[in-house]
Amino acid sequence: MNFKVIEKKWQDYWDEKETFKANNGDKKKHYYILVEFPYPSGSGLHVGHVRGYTAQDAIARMMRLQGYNVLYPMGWDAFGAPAEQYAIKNHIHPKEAVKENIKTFKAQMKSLGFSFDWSREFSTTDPEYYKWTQWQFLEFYKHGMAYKETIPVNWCPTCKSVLSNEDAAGGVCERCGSKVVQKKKSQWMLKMSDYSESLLKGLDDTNFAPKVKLGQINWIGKSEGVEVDIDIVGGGKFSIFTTCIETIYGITFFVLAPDGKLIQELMPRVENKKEVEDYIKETLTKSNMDRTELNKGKTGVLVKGIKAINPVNGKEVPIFLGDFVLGDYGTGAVMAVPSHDQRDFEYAIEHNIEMIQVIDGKDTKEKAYEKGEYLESNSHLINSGDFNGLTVLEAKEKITDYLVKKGIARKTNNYKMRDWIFSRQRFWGEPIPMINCPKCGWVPMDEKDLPLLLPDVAEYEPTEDGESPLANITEWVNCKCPKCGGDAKRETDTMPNWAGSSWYFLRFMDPNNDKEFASMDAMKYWGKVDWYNGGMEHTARHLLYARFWVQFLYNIGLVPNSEMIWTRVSHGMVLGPDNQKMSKSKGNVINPDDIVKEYGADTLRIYELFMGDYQLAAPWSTDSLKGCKRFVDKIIRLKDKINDKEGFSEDLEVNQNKTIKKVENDIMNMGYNTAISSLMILANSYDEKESITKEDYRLLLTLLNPIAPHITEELNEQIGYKPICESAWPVYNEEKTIDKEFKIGIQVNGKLRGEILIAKDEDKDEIIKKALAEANVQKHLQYKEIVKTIVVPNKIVNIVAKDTV
RNA sequence: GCCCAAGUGGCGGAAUAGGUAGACGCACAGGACUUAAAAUCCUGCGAGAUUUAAACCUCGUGCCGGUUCAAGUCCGGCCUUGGGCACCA
Repeated sequence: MNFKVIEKKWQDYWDEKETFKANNGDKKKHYYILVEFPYPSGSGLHVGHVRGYTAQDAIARMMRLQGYNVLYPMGWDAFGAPAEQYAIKNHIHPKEAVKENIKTFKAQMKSLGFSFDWSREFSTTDPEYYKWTQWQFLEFYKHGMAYKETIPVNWCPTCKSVLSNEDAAGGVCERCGSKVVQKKKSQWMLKMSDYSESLLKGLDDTNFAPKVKLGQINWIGKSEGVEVDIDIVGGGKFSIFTTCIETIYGITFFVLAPDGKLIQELMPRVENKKEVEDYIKETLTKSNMDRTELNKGKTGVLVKGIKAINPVNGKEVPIFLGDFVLGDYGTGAVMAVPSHDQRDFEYAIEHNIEMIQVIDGKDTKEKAYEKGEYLESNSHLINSGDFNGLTVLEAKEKITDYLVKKGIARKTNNYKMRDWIFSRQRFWGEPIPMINCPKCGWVPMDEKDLPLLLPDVAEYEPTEDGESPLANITEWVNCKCPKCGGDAKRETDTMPNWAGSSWYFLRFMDPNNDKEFASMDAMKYWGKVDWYNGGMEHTARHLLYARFWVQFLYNIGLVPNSEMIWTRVSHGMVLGPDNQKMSKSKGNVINPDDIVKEYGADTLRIYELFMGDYQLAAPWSTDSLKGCKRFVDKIIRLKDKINDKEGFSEDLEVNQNKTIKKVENDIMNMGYNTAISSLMILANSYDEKESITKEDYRLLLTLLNPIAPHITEELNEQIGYKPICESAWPVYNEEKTIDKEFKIGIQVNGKLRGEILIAKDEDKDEIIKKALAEANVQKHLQYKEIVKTIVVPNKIVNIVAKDTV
C-alpha cells in the first residue's frame, strides 16, 4: 500500500470537507485544545514540535468523535530577533523570510495530518493582528500600566539590543551567546510587579500541572518579611528588608547596594570617597549575573565615617557596600547577621567583622546556623535582650510587633518578579504606538490610526549606537502630535516577541474580527483554553506574561475570566539518538520530513507518542520507529482475516471493551505510550485468531484513528464504511471490561508460591480452599501453622504462617 | 546553594488505590518459509544455584535503614543524572 498516496488523499478530503472547522456558538459541548504556536524558523519543523502536536491532535480527534465541538487552532509567532537575524544573514526582508518559513511549516504540518482548523490561522506579524497588540498596549498605557524609565539594562553588544532579565539568564545573551553587559537606556516598561500577588492567587483558578504552578510561584518569588527603619549616627535613616527579623540582635554590619540611591545621598559624609566611588564604578561594569555568581569572593568596601544604629539595642555598627546587594530589589540595603546567614558569614570573615550568635542550638564558629535549620528545630533566642528564651517562631512575631508598635517597622512582602521591560531596539517587532511631542511629551496614537505599520524599507539592520533601525527612517519617525498638531517623533523601539504570544489564544476564538481583538461572545462561548500544551522552557515566562496580560484585560473588563487557561501541561524533549539535546553542531538532528518520506506520517505519529513517557525527555531511536512501522503493516494485514460474520467476535469482547476504556483514559491522561501498547495487544489478539469480523476490525481502526488517522481511514473505507471522522467513538461496557476467569497469585508469607484460576468475584472461602490445594503452597506450609489468610478480591492471596515448633 | 523531576533487563519503557516486577516495543539468539535475501511466522531472552530436563529455589526496581501479611510504590537518611532559579536578604 502506498502511504504517500493515501496520506495525500485523506488530507485533501479533510480540507475539502472542512472536517476540523470549529463553529462558534455550536450547541454541542465544546473543548479548546491549544499547542504553543511555533516561531517559524528557517530550519523547519522539529521532531519535538511533532510530539506535542500529535499528542494534542489525538485528543482533538478523539473528542470530535465523542461529539465535541473542538477548537484546535494553529498560527505563527513570527516577530522577534531570530526572524530578524535569519533575514539579515540570508539577505532577505524578514517579511519575506517569514512568509517562506510559514509556507514550509504549514506544508510540513499538513503532511503530518494534524487536524488544525486552518480557517483560524494568523501570524502575529499580520497587521490585522498586531493592530490589536498595539491597541492593547495603548490600554496598558491609558491605565497607567506602561511607563518609560531610564534603567540599567542588559545589553547584548553583538545583537545590539536590550534583553529582559529573563532573556539574559546566565549573563549570556539567549540568542547569540555573547556576554551581556550593563547599559543605561530609556525603556518602555509594563507594571507587572503590580500583579505579583494577583498572579500568585490566580493559580487557584487554574488546573496547571503541579510543577507548572510551582514554576510560576518560584518566578514570582514572594517572600514575607519586615521592613525596618535604621537610623544613621548623626542624622538620616534608611530601611532594610528582612525575612529573619528574629536575628536582629545579631546584626554586626549593614550592607548597601553600590548601585543604589542611598549611597549617593550619603556620599558627602563618606570619608573614603575615592575607595567607595571606585567600588561603585567597578560594580556598574558587572551584570547582575556576575554580581550574583556564587563562587566568587565576597567583594565590598567599608564606608568610613558613617555608622548605623541597631534599633533594638542602640548598638552602633559599620556600613559596607557589597555588590551582592542589588539596588532594585527590596530596599537596596540589608542587615547582616553573620552567625545566621552563610553569605553574611563569608563576608564577615573576608572583611574581618565580629559575629554575635543569637539563636541557641548549634555552634557558629565554622559555619552560619541558618534559617532552614533553626526553624526546623525551633531553637531559642540568646543574646537578645528581653526576647531571650523565646522560640524562633515566637520571637519572629514578638519582635515584629515591638518594632511595628514603635512605628519603625512594617510587615511587607517582597517579590522577585520585576516590571516587564517592553522595549526592543529592533526592526522586526510591533512598533510601539507612542509619539514624543516636544510640547506635550509622550502622547499615545489615536486608536483609529492603528495599525501603525512597519515601514517597507530595505535597511533594517540595527544601528551602531543601539538605536532601533526605525530611528534611521526619518519619513517614518517624523509625524504630527495627535494632541497639539505640532511636529513630533514616533517611538522607534518595538515590542518584544512575548507581546504577540501573550494573547494569541484569545484571537483564535474570534480570528477575523475587525471591530475588536475578540468579541466577548466568542470568548464567553469558548471560555478558558481547556488544555494547553507546550515545552517546559515556556512554562515560566511565556505563561506568566500571558497570564499577566489576561489579568489586566480582565480588570478593565475586556475578557470574561481573570485566567483564560485552565490546564497547562508540558511535554518532554525529543533528544538525539545519542541521548543529547538535538543541535546542528552535534549533527544529531532528525528531520521529520525524511521520516515522513521513508516511513509515512502515521508511523512517525505513532512512534513519537510511543517512544516514552510523554512528560519526560526521550531519545530518538530509528530501530524503535521501525517497530511502529511493523505495527502499521500488521494492521493492514489483519484486513485479510475478515470473515463474513456479523457483529463482534464473542471471545474478543472483554479485550475490546478493555481497550476502548484504556485508550480513552490514557489519551486524556497523557498516557499515549500505554494507549498504543494496548492497541498492539488488541491487534495481537486479532492476529492469533483464524478470522475476525468486520466490526472487530473497524473497532481497532477507530481506536487507532486519533493517533494514525490516514491509514485507518483508508482501511475503513476499503471495507465499506463511512469515514471514521464522520462516525462516533465506541462506547465500552464497564461490566465487560473484566474477564470472567483469571489467574491470581498465591503467596506464603509474602512470597509467591503458586497461581490459581478463579472466577470474577469468587467466594473468599472457595478461593482459600483452592489456594491451599496447590501442591507448592502445601509444601511451603509444611511444619507451619496458618496465622492469617489475606484475600484481596480479584488480586492476590497471602497466607501468613509461622513454624509450629 | 535552593527548588523540581527522574534513577526498573542489552535498550525505550509498563506496573489505577501498597497486592504475581519487567506489559508493549526494540535489539539479540535459535528455528520455519525461501535457490537466496527481504518480509512474515514460531521459540527463547533480569542474574544466579541445582538438575538429563522441568518443576523448584535464591537474589533482583540507584544505596542504607524503617513501616506492613505484602514495598518499584509509603516513611527517614544518602548518592547520581537531568531541568529550573540563583548572593532575593
